[in-house]
Amino acid sequence: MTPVEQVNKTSKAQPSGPGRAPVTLRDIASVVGVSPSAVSMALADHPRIGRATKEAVRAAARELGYVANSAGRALRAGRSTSIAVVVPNTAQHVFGHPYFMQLLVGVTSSANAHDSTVLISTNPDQHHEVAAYDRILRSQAAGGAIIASAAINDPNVSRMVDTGLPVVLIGRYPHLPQAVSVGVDDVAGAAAATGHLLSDHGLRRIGHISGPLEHQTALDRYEGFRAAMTQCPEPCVQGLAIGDFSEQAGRDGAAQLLDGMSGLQAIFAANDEMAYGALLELRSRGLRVPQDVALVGYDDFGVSRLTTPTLTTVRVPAEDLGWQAAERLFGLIDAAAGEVTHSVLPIELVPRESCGTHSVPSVP
Amino acid sequence: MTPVEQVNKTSKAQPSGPGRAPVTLRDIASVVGVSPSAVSMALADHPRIGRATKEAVRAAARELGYVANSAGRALRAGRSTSIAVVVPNTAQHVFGHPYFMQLLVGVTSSANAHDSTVLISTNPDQHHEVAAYDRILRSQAAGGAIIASAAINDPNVSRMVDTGLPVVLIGRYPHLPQAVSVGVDDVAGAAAATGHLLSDHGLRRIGHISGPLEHQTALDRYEGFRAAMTQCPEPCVQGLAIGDFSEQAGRDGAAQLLDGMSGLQAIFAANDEMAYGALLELRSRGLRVPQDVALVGYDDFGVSRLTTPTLTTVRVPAEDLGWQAAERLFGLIDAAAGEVTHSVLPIELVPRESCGTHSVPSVP
DNA sequence: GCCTGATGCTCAAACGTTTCAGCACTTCCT
DNA sequence: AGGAAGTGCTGAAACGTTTGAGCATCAGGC
Repeated sequence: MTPVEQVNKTSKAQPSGPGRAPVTLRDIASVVGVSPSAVSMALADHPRIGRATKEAVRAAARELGYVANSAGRALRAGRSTSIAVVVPNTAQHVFGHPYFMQLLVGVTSSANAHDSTVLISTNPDQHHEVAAYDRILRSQAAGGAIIASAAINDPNVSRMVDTGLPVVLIGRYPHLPQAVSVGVDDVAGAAAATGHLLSDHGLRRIGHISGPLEHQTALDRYEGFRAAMTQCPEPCVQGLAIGDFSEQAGRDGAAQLLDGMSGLQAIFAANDEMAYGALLELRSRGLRVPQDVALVGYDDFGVSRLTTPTLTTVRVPAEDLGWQAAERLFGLIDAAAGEVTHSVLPIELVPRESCGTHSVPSVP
Repeated sequence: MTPVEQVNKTSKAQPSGPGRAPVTLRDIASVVGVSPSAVSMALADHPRIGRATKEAVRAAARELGYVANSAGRALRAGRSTSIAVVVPNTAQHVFGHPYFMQLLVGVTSSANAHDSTVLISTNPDQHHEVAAYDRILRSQAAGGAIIASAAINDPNVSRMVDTGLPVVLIGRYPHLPQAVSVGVDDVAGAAAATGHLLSDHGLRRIGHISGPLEHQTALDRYEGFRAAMTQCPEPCVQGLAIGDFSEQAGRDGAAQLLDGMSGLQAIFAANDEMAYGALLELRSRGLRVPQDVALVGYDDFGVSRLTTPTLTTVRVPAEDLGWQAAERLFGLIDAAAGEVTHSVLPIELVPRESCGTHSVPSVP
């Protein structure tokens, strides 16, 4: 029907169709019969613009499908409306987990609610990493950043906090008291998981496979395990194997615990991936889970539901984390100088088959 | 040296530290002693700028840590350097899969290489969906978009293609011949999986649990299955149960096939999630996999590695898909009028335990 | 000596937005 | 009547970038 001239010198009005020029303030202004400034102020609900004009402007804007040009707005404002989500490559073990996706879903819903957009920087390549997120922030493409990293003393993290740009960290960063962070109560989560084995299943000889202790997450989960064990009124025996959150580390850790502790009754792994590794090791030694050795994981990002037996685990509310972090970030951006806070979200124990036979949804 | 008065009134020179003003072309210009235009042209390697000036400018830019303001550049250019990744909520089953993360990794590496950034729009909420990605594109925050959707006739998809904005679709869209797409050869993948059951394991009575047939992906996988079955020289019996890619649909589909086909020897599910559901159903009926019924899934996004037995599946190269789609998109953006092409990436059969005992990496 | 062409830069304008000062007009108060 | 205050808008400027036109300067060819 309508000839498509693309850049179009000939046709005048193009109500719709491919290649039509974007609607600007000027377009609305000429429709309504006021200046672009008035349109801008009307849309911002400025008190000095008359009611009638505001309504006319809003109607025209809706009619024409006006959406403010983000570049123009950002340039004028001196900062972008976008927020960046940075995943430094130190969080490699995060890739392949639904964790990050859940985080993103949370962040994007908050961003949608704030009429903002989400820019992401995942950096699989070590070499380009600094350049990539650095470029995003230095180019002022984002008005703030959410950093999903796990390593303590990651130099990137403190550098970013130091830039003065609004930044929210995901996780606990006790050594960065000046930073705003949103994390989960891993100590309580690990204590709940361990307490479940102790109290509900009456087990007393429990080994823990921890993550790398440069990660606060790994430290906290170990701390929760230790606290629960030492607070048990009856005599307990605890063991520790240090892993790196990988399946292989789970196998190795389980082997180490089995060889080192006589009468091992349960293994609490610091994440589901390692619990799965431990499961494989136990199975290869002919040990049954949970009859011979009970098993508990951590994260509940999808792995734990699929194994046989299904894994008892501790759910980390990733989507909530992302949402909270984004909300916090928008608060920082708006207030320019928000108070420094460290939010800690609660966790939830998810009992499944691998710790014993109670409360297991049975297969029909 | 040069006093930076900008935001703070007290301190004079801040070579570094929080709150320092961003470096602009003007800053470099005043250091080098030329006009901002000359700096811009020098950095763009314009032939009319002298060698000496170029070198001085580049040195100063490096020294000051100059990064072009993205808003300024986008405003001037009339389009952003970012690309958007849109995940319409029709692709719900994608959430929670590492698929999307892998896709993102591929897209971001390409974007890094092109000095671009990635904007993402995941829209868990039906109501805000149109508004969210619409806003991104209408605000010209992105110079192009990659759409990861699955449903045929998703109105969003054709609308986006019609905007005239450079768009690359992920998946096969035979009904949108004017659109650029990057997909996988699902027909060949499904045929390979089915052929594996037929030729390598000698099975002849095979049921397929398909996805919803509004999805091209589901159609293609069914088509591959059918083709392989009918091309088999010996007499075969095929069955079909239509599912929706969910675990429950896998259970239901398996039940339907088991009840409907006597002597069922194998089930080929259109994704791993449904294969897992089928596994649960088989197990609850006391049937062993693979001894009584062989099982094959599709996707290899993580599920298949974890089940017991591990699932034979077909690997979808998600990271590659993302990378290719981004490369294609940058091609479109640069060329302004690239040719319409439909790339199809090859797939790979991943034999594991659930189809039989050959070539299984045994547990040590 | 003058034209031609090349070289190396500057200037101005423009992208779309927001904001601030200011103008014109009305209304109210004394 | 005359000033003050309020109302509703306009015009200009600015954010940082890119680019085409234009202005010098200089080398070489006749």
